[in-house]
Amino acid sequence: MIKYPSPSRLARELKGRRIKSLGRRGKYLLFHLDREKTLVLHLGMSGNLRLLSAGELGRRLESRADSSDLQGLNKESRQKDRHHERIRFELSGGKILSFEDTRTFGKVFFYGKDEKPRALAGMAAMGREPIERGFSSAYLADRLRNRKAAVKNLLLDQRICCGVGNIYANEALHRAGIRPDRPAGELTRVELEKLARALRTVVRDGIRWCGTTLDDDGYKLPDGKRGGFQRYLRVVGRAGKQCRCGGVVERIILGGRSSYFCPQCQS
DNA sequence: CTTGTGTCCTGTAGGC
DNA sequence: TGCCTACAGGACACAA
Repeated sequence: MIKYPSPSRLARELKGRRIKSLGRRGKYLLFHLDREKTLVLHLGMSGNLRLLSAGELGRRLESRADSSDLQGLNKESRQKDRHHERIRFELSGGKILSFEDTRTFGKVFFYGKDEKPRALAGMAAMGREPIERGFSSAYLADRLRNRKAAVKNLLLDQRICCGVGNIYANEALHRAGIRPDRPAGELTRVELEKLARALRTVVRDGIRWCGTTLDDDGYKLPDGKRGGFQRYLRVVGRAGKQCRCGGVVERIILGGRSSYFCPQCQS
């Protein structure tokens, strides 16, 4: 998961450094350190950050020992409480910042002021944030003009609008009343206006409610609490159920990803 | 340049 | 019980 530099050099570089501030760019988490260095984490599909006290870490080790006593008896319950810790950052005051990630699609980078690792080309090429000023229907129109791909696939392209993933793309399209499979270049000015507004709303609310926790082993806050945006999902994970308009939510595959929409209120 | 597909990796759920 | 397939919060490389 450590893309740059090598794990041993990263460990050496981080030792004794101070975290001065935190930031975010799209789905990349930025730890601004002293001496103009930056640590970048990307959680991928299944990544989680946990902030643990030394005591919590100890208790966690005990429960791990307990579960391994089960040996072959109950494979399921042994796997359920695996933490999949991949990287452990030891902070001052005995706190632990643990990077857990079952599927290991998460990524870590570290670089200095005038350094631009190749591995971070993806971050450098990112488009605008839906919640930054300058993200408008005109911007979207410019990026989607003449594109024939399904609009939802282009919303997932971080070069066009960053920080939006499968959940928020589906939800924004529903709020905008646009089918996910519409060719992006065909959207009218009015639809682009609705879409820009819906993206802003969904990203803002997603942040306000601290993210989306779909199930127990999904995304969690660093203290282990669940996010809150799942309460406001209107189509994601609701195939076959009623839309608020009375229609029935459908699920289709676009670009290999599940896409949810209501054929009655999205066109 | 654009578009669609396969891939990385681990785990769960459901059908037979 | 095992074995199979499909699917899961992302983002690349690659071929056409």
